[in-house]
Amino acid sequence: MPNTKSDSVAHGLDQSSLSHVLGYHLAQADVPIKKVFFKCIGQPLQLRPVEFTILMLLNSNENVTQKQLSQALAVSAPNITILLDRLAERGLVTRVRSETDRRSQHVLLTRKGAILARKAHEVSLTMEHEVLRHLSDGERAILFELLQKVARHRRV
Amino acid sequence: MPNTKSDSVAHGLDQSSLSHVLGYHLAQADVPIKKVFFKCIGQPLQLRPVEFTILMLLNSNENVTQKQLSQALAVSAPNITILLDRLAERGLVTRVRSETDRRSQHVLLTRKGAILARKAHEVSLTMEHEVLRHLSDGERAILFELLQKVARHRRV
DNA sequence: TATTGTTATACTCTATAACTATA
DNA sequence: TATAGTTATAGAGTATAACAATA
Repeated sequence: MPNTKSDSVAHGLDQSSLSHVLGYHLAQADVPIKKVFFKCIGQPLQLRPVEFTILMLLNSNENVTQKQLSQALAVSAPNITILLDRLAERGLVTRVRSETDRRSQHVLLTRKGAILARKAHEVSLTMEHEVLRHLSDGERAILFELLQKVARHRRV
Repeated sequence: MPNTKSDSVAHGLDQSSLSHVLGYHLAQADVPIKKVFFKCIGQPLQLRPVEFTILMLLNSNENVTQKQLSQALAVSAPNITILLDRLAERGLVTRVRSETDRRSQHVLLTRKGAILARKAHEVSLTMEHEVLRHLSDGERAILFELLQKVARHRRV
């Protein structure tokens, strides 16, 4: 443990009032993660985190409706519309009205979108090595499991 | 393990393309956390997450400069200025120019700010029980330690 | 009457550059 | 010349309500 003085000190500030706050630690961990994402995927492939996530979900799911995306990502319906508009303008996705329920639309990857999605997925695999290189395999597994346990706790 | 079908399924979508992406799991875990924060602190005390964090840091540190806050929270200097302007308008903080380096300013809690900070801290302790009630004490400790390990990895 | 998706609006957050005052 | 902080501006994200089409 390099921080012999106190684990609650960082950037010269005592963080003891925040040491019990999970949201704070999530935000702190998110800083390097966003940085690495931007360098590896955001910048080179011109994808924001949400856009990357949408491509990944479309990549491994068929017949995805906007409603499903909205719920899975906790993004409001108007927001999903705007996000998909932008991806559609770039020729990455198309929307097809459902035959069984003509209110809803199925979102599909175009060929171009599928190629970008596969590329992004490849990069994401190596990106994670960079982010997590200070954790052992066991630690990574535990971290992921505990985060999912917190997330699963979502109502709705 | 309750999820016998597959750990990569949620909201009816296969998430296997994202199961290795730490940023995705952080974002998913952040959803219930933000919700609980808003209910317990954001709404009743009229504090955003960053504002809460600033109050906590000022609560346990003296002679904090805006530069330190900017670095610790990874928030840009202009952003810190605006955040502190708002807190100052509400009479929660004051800024005192440093005697030793007249470029920098020390940020202090007012009496009113200190009272709100103490209240927020109290609420945050009970709030965490709600967020983490599905984790054992050991799991909480491990989760916090691993998140800090990821966060500590920040350069700058 | 409820639901899916869209439009419109407004508000917040963030990033950047240009500026000041100090060092 | 570099740093701490401010101002100004534009871009991106988000939340809300009102609306259209369908169930």
